[in-house]
Amino acid sequence: MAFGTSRFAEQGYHPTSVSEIVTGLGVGKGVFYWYFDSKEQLFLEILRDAQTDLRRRQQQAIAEEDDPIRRIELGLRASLAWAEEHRDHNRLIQFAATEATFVGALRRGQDIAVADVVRHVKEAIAQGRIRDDADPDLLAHAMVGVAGHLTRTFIYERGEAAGGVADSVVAFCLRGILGDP
Amino acid sequence: MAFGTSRFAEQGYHPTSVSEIVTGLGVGKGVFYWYFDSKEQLFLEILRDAQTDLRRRQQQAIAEEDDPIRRIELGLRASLAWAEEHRDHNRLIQFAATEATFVGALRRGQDIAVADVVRHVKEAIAQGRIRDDADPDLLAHAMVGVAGHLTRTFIYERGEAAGGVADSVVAFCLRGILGDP
DNA sequence: GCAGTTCTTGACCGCCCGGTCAAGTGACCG
DNA sequence: CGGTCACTTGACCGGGCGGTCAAGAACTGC
Repeated sequence: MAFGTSRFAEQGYHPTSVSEIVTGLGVGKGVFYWYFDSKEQLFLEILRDAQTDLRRRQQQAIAEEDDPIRRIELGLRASLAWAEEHRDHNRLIQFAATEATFVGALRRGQDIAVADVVRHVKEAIAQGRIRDDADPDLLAHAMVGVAGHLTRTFIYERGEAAGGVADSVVAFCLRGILGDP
Repeated sequence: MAFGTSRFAEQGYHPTSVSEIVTGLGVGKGVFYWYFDSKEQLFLEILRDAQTDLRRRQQQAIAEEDDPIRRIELGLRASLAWAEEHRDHNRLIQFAATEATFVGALRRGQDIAVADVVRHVKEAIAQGRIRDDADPDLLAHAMVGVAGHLTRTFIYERGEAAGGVADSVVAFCLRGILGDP
């Protein structure tokens, strides 16, 4: 699965053939179809694992924090750190969003993560720390957008460290959800 | 080209065959290869046209405005409006970002648009309206991330109107670049 | 050492892909 | 009217695809 992940990430899902994966692994084709029903299923399994792993990382990061705003910050930082360590998985997540076959599976995982952020935003609104006319869902997705795009641009394309980028992401997002104007 | 765009957007680039495009159009395969060198070239041409069109729209929107912050706002609104009208093109842009063959061509266009935003941000910093320790490039990309993700989530997936979403995008982004905290 | 089960092999299958090209077709020009 | 040439056709090609399967190999429990 690790090898498949890297091939898919480097060349794309469709251009990567099952033959290529198995010969790269030095095994016969039968092995592949013994463990997976199809190429598609391999991809879905990789996707599910990636989402599970990211979520675990986020949960760990915020486990010991009660303040909702701090939880959002820690969640963002954890996501960027994970993304830095799992470029390949992240690319596949991005690809999955463009393919009708995979968007369903992708969104199921994505929704769970967003729901967490929404919860924190709502809590912060209840505490009067975010304007109460704000739409929690929208703010959550806006933050996801910032984190995703800055990860791709500054960490992947420009090779910057996740820590520094995370500082900027957090700063921008917190101004976005807390700011006055 | 319009038909190709819609097939690519609906089914994906690889799953769409040249045969499918020409039979859908009711013409022979020779016609396709008379006007295009390859399937790849068709895609690149679509991509280039889309980027050109989006940029024209942005330029028109900000042409008569001098204030840099207002220009950013109008640029964001124009982008969302364009995205609402050109879902297919936007999907292909998103896909192009995931395919090594196309990222080069994509980035060339993307960089130009970002450079515009960067210019406005720098101007706003010079006017003392944005903190002068801010990184213009980062702020510009953050806004692109917000606009792109909210477009996909709220306009494409949930079918909301571009106008309303644009209000939220602008509000979030302006807090993000102007806000105090 | 046998039987049964779990894994592994790679030749093979049918299919369809991107791309080619010989053979037109018909509008235009002298 | 004949010749030219921009365009169109669709059968065809080589190749590679996802997926199958008969034939083992390797391990188990007995």
